[in-house]
Amino acid sequence: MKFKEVGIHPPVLDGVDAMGFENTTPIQEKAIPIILEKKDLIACAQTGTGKTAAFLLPTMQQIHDQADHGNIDALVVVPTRELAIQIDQQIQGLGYFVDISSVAVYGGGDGVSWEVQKKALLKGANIVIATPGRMIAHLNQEYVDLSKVKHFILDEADRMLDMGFYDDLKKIMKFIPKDCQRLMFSATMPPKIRTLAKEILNEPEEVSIAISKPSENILQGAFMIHDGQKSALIHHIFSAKKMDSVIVFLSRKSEVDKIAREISKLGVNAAPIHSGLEQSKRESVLQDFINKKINVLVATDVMSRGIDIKGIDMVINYNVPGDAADYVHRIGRTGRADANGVAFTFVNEEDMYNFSNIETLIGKEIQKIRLPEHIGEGPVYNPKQRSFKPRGGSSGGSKGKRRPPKK
DNA sequence: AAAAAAC
Repeated sequence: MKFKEVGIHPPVLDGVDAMGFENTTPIQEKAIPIILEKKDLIACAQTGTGKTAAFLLPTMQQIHDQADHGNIDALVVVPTRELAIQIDQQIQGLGYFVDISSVAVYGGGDGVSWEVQKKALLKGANIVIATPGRMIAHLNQEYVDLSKVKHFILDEADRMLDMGFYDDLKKIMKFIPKDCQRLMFSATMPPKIRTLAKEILNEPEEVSIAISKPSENILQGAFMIHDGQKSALIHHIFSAKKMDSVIVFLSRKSEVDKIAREISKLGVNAAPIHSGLEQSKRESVLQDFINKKINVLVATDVMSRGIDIKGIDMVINYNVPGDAADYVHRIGRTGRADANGVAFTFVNEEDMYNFSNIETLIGKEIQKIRLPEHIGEGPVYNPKQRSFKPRGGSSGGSKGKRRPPKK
């Protein structure tokens, strides 16, 4: 469908044209008319499906049509700082022909960034995109007026709950007027999310787009491999072919640093990114990766959700994410829009159980690839292998050993 | 099981 047909008109439509979007994605086709009707909405969709534009376009259009400036009209809450920045940038692009201001409100910056945010909040930026902690910090200073907010959007709702943002979320929502339109986006729809939706939404419409299915454009493969063989395989992969843009995911920050150094030693332009770095470093690394000045981004799951970068050739899971849904998010960084992508996953003995859960979630077997001969034999795939090693002794284990607390 | 997020 065309954006015109779902109710988007100039000047918002001009921004859509300028960005080169021609047809709506399924989530946009379903969600935009509902949002324009000012209804509450719960939508099940991953990023890469055009989700952000699905809520930004109708929200910007409503703000423009009410022509009521000088207030904070919309509040978008997201789980990570980089996502806040990215959505802010998308507003700059999509809203180029609309007189709408926006500000990304997130922590980690210097005193200047606090002041910039404070100023924009005081002035009443039309759309505020915030991470929870920093939003609350500003609200505590009592100069932010959210009483005119007409659109509240909760993005990556499942991740927000995973990260323990429930209380923060409720705190923020206390400042939002009752009659405000509320939209909730989530990649998955577990009972916890349903409960939250019941709690914060008012007779919501529901839209669901084929979930937890990675794009067909992504060629997925897995290597059964011992930890000691992983370096050799990384070496093999990066020497086989020159790649412009690769993300290597690991679960631990310390491992991310280590592997980034290791890959750099191969003569590849690699850099780590995780929450342990200074925010300015995070932003410059990400920018360099977007500009292809850095070719390999070694990352924790801070990068696994929402981040939309064009032209990523390959995703490597150096380990298997513990949560199967995270696998779908990680590999979803490649194969975006109509591009093709490759996703390799390294599976060691302890990862096998989690890996089989991933295959169950996505409903298909991921092709097992033989290790190159010079690396040797990896472990044999055993889907029942649990992700923890049974510790010596009986199954009841440590409980019996625990001493009663003194006092 | 770790990660993320406020000074």
